[in-house]
Amino acid sequence: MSPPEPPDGAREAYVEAYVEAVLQLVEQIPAGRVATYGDLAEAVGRGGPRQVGTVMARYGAAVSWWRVVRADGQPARGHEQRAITLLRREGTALRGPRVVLSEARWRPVDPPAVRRVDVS
DNA sequence: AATTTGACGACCG
DNA sequence: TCGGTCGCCAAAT
Repeated sequence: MSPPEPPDGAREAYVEAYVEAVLQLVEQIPAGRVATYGDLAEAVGRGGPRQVGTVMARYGAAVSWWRVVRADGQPARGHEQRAITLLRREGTALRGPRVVLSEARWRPVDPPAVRRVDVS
């Protein structure tokens, strides 16, 4: 018989949570600033830059996707023109077709985090 | 179970 | 600075 509804659905929720985490971070990037795929991956703490890229490819349209760029400052592959138009509109520091990360890079705020207090 | 596939990244010549 | 190459990581074939 077909399995009723095993913990399989749990993985779905897991993936969904990941997508949410990524999109939430993107929404926090201020206009005029950007974050790299790698930065976001690190902030989420799970998966890598490519996972973030996959999320953006599928759900990015719902957020300010142009504020997520590659480690070298270039916008998402296949969306260079649109991204650059939007970035310029926001006054993001550009040098040719790429964002000047030294000026525009934005880092997610430190996790509320379990800060290990001094051991005194 | 092996291989391919990405809105990626670090390295090297 | 520009390309090519290899490594990554999870999902889809």
